[in-house]
Amino acid sequence: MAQTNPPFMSGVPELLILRLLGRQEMYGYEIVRAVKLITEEAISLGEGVIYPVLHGLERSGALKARRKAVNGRTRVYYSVTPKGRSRFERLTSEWDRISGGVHSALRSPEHASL
Amino acid sequence: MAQTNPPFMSGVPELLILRLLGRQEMYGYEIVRAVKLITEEAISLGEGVIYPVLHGLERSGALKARRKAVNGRTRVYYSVTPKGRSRFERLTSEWDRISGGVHSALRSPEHASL
DNA sequence: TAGACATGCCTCGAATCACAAAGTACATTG
DNA sequence: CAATGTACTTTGTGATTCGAGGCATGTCTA
Repeated sequence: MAQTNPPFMSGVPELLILRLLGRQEMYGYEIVRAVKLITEEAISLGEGVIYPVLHGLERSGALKARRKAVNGRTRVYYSVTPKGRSRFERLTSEWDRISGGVHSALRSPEHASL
Repeated sequence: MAQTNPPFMSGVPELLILRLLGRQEMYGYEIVRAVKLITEEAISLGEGVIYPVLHGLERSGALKARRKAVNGRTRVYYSVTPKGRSRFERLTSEWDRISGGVHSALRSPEHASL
C-alpha cells in the first residue's frame, strides 16, 4: 500500500545517491544494491525510488548521465557534476544539523528544567 | 510557500513531541519553545506544525488532553498514554536504524569496494 | 525447449505531512 | 490606546517515498 512519507526517510534517498556517485559513477540497478551495503543493511531502497530521484537530479543539473552498452544490455551511468557536489554538501550539513538536534533531544536528561 | 517535504524532517516533529511529553505534561505553545531548547536551537517547529500533530496523536490514542484555566486563559495540557509510550519506542528505534544507516554511509571509506 | 531467475530500466497511483501565513482572542505593559 | 506576548486554530500546497507492475534481455538448468 505504498506506505508514504515513512518516518525519517525524507531526503535520505537523494543524500545516499549523491554520496555513492561522489566516489564513482554507477548505474541505477547497481545503486540499489550499493545502498544496502554502505548503510549496513539498515536502509533498502527499491528501484521505484532510485530511478525517479536519478532523473530528478539529472534534470536539475546535479548529475550527468551516459549510456553504455554492456553484455548486450544498456546501462545508464550517472556521475555528479560540480552542482551536484555542492548540493551534496548542503544536504550533508542539513543532515548533521537535524540529526544532531534529534540526538540532543533524545539524550537530554529526563528531568531537565525547561 | 511552505517548502514541503523539507529534507530529513519527516517524522521528527512527532518524535520530539512524544519525547517531551514523556517527561511531563505540556501544552502546545510551551512545546514550541521547548523544542528549540532540547534540540539546542538546531530545530525549530512552528505552531502550524505542533498543533496538528498534537491533535493527530490524541485522536490516535497516543496522547490524552486536559483543559486547564491559567490566568484567565485556557491551556490544553497533553500527556502520553501507554499507547503513546510504545509508539515513542517504535519511532525511536526507527530513528536509530535510519540515522545509523545514513551515518554509516557518510562515514564509509571513500574507495570502499562494492 | 522450457522454465526460472537475475539483470536493467521504467511508470504509475497513492497518500502523506511539514510548512508558512493568517486569523482569533485575551492579558499585560508602557 | 497601541503594542507585545500568550494560546490555539485552520488552510493550501506539493514534493516525495513507496509498492507494484511492466518490458526486455541474458544465463543457467533440467
